[in-house]
Amino acid sequence: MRILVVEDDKKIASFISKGLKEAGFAVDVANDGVDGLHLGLTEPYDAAVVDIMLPGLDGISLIERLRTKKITTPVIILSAKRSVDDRVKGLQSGGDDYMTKPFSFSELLARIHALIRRSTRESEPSTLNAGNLTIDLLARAVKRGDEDISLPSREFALLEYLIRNKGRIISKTSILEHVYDYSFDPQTNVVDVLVCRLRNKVDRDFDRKMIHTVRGMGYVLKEQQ
Amino acid sequence: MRILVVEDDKKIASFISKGLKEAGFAVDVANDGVDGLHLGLTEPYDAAVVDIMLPGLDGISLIERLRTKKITTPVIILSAKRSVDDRVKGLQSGGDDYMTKPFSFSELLARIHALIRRSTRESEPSTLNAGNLTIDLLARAVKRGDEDISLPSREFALLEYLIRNKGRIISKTSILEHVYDYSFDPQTNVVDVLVCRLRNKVDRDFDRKMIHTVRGMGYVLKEQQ
DNA sequence: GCATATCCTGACAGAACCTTGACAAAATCT
DNA sequence: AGATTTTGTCAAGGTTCTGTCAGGATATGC
Repeated sequence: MRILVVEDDKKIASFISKGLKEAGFAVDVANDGVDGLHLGLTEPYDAAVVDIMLPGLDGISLIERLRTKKITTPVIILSAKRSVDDRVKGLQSGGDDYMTKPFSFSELLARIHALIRRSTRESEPSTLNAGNLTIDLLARAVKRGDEDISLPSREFALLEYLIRNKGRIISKTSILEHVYDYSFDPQTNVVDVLVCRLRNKVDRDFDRKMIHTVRGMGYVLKEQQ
Repeated sequence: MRILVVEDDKKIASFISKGLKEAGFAVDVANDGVDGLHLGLTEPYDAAVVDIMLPGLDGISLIERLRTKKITTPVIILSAKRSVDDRVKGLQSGGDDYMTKPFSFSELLARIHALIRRSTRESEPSTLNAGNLTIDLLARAVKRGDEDISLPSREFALLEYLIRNKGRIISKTSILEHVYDYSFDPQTNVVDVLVCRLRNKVDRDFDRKMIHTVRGMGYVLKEQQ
């Protein structure tokens, strides 16, 4: 676990750094904002502790720059100000937690642990994908490339089933079983219509078609081509 | 564990004091602000419960004086006023939590435990955010961008729940459980109405909508877009 | 090339679902 | 205590889903 500490006060910096090392972290210290930004952009950290008041580049700007570069390392902001307004400003710039000086080291440690726990838990998203198609089971969101696709629940269920079985041919009967919970033939062409509707949203506007029909057998979702 | 109680109403003071003693704390009671300050400055407490309306020295000033003397003992503020303004004032003066009278003793006890736990080890952040939305759990304040948003408690509770579960779909049933403490179906559309009201305040005046409905499933709060 | 089975797709209507304004009771503030 | 805000209920109205059907398109076997 690597942690970046950006703090210009040498005493505080070494106090934090020592404590974190004792707790088993690998710690890098930057004494001003510019160094901090450079390290943050080039090295992979699990968390960062950033003072607001810094020479060169202040903490808020530092975090904003990291975020615009898509670096989502959780950041704890250190500040002498404890007003609600400052807290809000810090968090809106992309900070994940806010601590006011003076602080107890044990609290800092607890918060770092909490943040790391949270960010690792959140970064195991329950998503499935096939080719450039991604579906997020939790948010029920579908993406193809950069396009957001919104699907009604039946169509989503079908797509999920197809992706889970990508490359395999799926018969209409098993679609009825898994997507409709039917164990009998509804005597209508529900499934055909459903597939058609899903295609309109997932395949129509793209050159590479993913849903293929296998005459007499069913349907396949193919990853390539 | 030693706790300081500063409260001029003798009945309330002894009510709190007895309860805390039964819960295993060592309790000192001060009946006015000056006594309270003196005790707070000279004895080491693990937490303090301070009434706002006090003869001599009011609660806010008391806390401020403690803080300027670098005494960081967590303080719970007792007050008759439940407005957001008063909360914020109390918390900005250095209070750690805020309770309005009348209160249940069990709640006070729970909060004291939480505070002590927070100040010693594990800590929950007092602010949450998603996108440009920030909520301060203690001050009960909400901001979107630069806009201050004031929310009634039900709506605040819903927003908090949504933010804690951002990106995840929340069913109406779980909203009922977590925001209403209902474990049954109220047979009405309370939740729908609540969501509608929250949207009017959080999403209406903004282009980027954050609260999305997932037909047949529930609602999601999305950070981007 | 033709007949046939299979599949696609647009239209429609009922159902399910969601939104929102109004109202009254309850809670809260002054 | 009186004014204001919050909250639950209800009903009307709108939107979105989804199953059904029917005509057209496409593949397959002969």
